[in-house]
Amino acid sequence: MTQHPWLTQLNEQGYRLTEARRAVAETMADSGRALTPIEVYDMAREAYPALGLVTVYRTLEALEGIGLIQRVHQPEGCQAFITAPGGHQHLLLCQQCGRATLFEGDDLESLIQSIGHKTGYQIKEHWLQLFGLCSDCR
Amino acid sequence: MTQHPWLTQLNEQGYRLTEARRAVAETMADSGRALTPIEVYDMAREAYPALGLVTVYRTLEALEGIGLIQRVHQPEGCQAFITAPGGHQHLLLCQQCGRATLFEGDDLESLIQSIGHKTGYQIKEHWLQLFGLCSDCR
DNA sequence: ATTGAAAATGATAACGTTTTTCAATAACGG
DNA sequence: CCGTTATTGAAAAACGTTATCATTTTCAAT
Repeated sequence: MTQHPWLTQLNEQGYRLTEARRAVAETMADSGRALTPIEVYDMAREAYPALGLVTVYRTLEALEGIGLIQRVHQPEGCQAFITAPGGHQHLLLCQQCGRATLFEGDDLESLIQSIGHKTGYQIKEHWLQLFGLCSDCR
Repeated sequence: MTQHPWLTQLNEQGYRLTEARRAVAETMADSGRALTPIEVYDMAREAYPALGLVTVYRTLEALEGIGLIQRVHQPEGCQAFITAPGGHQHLLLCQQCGRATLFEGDDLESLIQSIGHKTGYQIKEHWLQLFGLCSDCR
């Protein structure tokens, strides 16, 4: 049986490998858009019907802690999660189809530094999300 | 009785002027930090004890619709609201004391335009929030 | 001032999501 | 294979938010 890299990472963090975690992890890893816990629950049960909703919540929490997924903030609600390859990234969401695209915010650093200087804040985290229409939907 | 400018705005939008709305509006207008509905409820009842929680939700919704307040997204939750003088603005939140500072994101426009070009998206909205320590707390 | 239609209110109940509890199960080092 | 310990899923509880509805209040028309 092939081992999904996310499971290896979970294992290295001290988590045991279970069917439930495999189902949740693979559902998240394979999805190109943000998913709510309930959506994950429904999708992951196709691979592992015995899965419980509570375990979905716990596994999402674990995956977020490791940095494999990140929370998505949207006007309608902020319960959704999406893959975060390489840690926290900036998101660009299509308002039509829900597709999520990740982008680099290199130029953001100087802006943030300037803001910190102007305001006197020591800035520790930043969080940028864009909304619009993807190339297919416009 | 002096009329708070927010109440005038509510009135112009077709809302009637009530004690409940006055209590909620003034609570929000006078707060320098983000408040959850429950916090607003507790604070506004000091001025108007008969206030109901449901009315808080409805009034916050109205104020958000007019653009006098905006929702604040934080790692711990996204239920809080804060004043938004001059419509939606960018937020800088102190992780220690909760103080909120608004800032201009002028330089952001070119970055966003560049992202849109690279990704093929037609970008319609953007959210930027920074977290850190304010000058008093660092 | 008085009136009356429509908006607004607050108490209660309903709702959906998230968390807690707990006995049973499964993982995995020894 | 065994025993410890993490993990699980079901059920219940807790939580925040929304819907319902009879009552009250606002405010424009008188």
